[in-house]
Amino acid sequence: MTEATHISETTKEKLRQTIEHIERLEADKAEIAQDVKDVYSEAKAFGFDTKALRQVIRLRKLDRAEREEMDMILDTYLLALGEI
Amino acid sequence: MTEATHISETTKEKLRQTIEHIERLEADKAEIAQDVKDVYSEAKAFGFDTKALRQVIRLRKLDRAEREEMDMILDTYLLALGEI
Amino acid sequence: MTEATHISETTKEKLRQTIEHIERLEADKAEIAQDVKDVYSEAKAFGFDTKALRQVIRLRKLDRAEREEMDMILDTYLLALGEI
Amino acid sequence: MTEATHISETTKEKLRQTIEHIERLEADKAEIAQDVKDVYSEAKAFGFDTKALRQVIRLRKLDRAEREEMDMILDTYLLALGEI
DNA sequence: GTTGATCTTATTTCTC
DNA sequence: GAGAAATAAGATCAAC
Repeated sequence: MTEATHISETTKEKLRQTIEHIERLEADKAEIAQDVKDVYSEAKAFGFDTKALRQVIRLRKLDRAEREEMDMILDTYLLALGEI
Repeated sequence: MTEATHISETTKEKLRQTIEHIERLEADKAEIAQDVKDVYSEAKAFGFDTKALRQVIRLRKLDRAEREEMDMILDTYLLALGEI
Repeated sequence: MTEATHISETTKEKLRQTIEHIERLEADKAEIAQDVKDVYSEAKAFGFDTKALRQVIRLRKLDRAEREEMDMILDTYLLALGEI
Repeated sequence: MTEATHISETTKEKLRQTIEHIERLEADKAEIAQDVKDVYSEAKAFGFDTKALRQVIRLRKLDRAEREEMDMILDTYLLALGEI
């Protein structure tokens, strides 16, 4: 424990900044998560079926992931061809 | 399902906008999540113990939650006193 | 799916026992959950504000979590000192 | 706040007991939840597909709920017949 | 009867 | 990769 006190002021300051940076980012993330909830609430109030809405968004996300995966595979092939 | 084709253009547009709004928010959130990862990576590269770092941040989060919870209890009590 | 029919009697029996074991545990859990509800109901009938009660219990839980988290951090630091 | 101190010793004791009772029940519940996790872990170690296992258990639970629902409906009919 | 709160489950992420 | 932790999702229940 006595050893622990021997970190320099600079390091302490760096540590403090790192912690605060992460906490700020986490706060921003939480805020956006709240925004998402709000949008779903509005959609529900408008008459949309939020469960279906969530499914649509999940599907579109899978689609994007799939397309990116295919792009990666294509890149790999193209790279392989270039290397032949 | 046949009814589903009878939604107005306005509603369709509203739906499309809602979906895109949520997807944009989710993308922002994912970006921040990536930023958090990056900060941890930098911290690790600098020599910080990320496990301890995460623990400290978790503890500080618990602290905040506890303070907020206490405030909520206080509010409940004050409200109760006003109602007595 | 054709393979699924090839599981041995022993394995089937083991599966059956596992399922029943979990279901028994879940039933016990549900029973206790009902007990908790009952205690809250009695408390309400007695005149306690269940909202405040829940808040107090949540706060005490946070307290416990925070103490445990601190112990974990201490362990991490002590371990780190031992490794220096 | 001064009013808050005017609750009788008996009430305070009752409150204390209620809180401890709930906390004990919650602790029991958490213990059983841990047992459930352990059983799933063992099942996984044994080679069972825990995701499928969970589905089976969910299905059986739905079945039970359905059967109970049918029993209730039957009771309602029988009661109605008796009342005719 | 519908929102809001709470609890639980499921998926994803992180650490070792 | 296995086990633990965080996040998201869904279900449930109470209160207005």
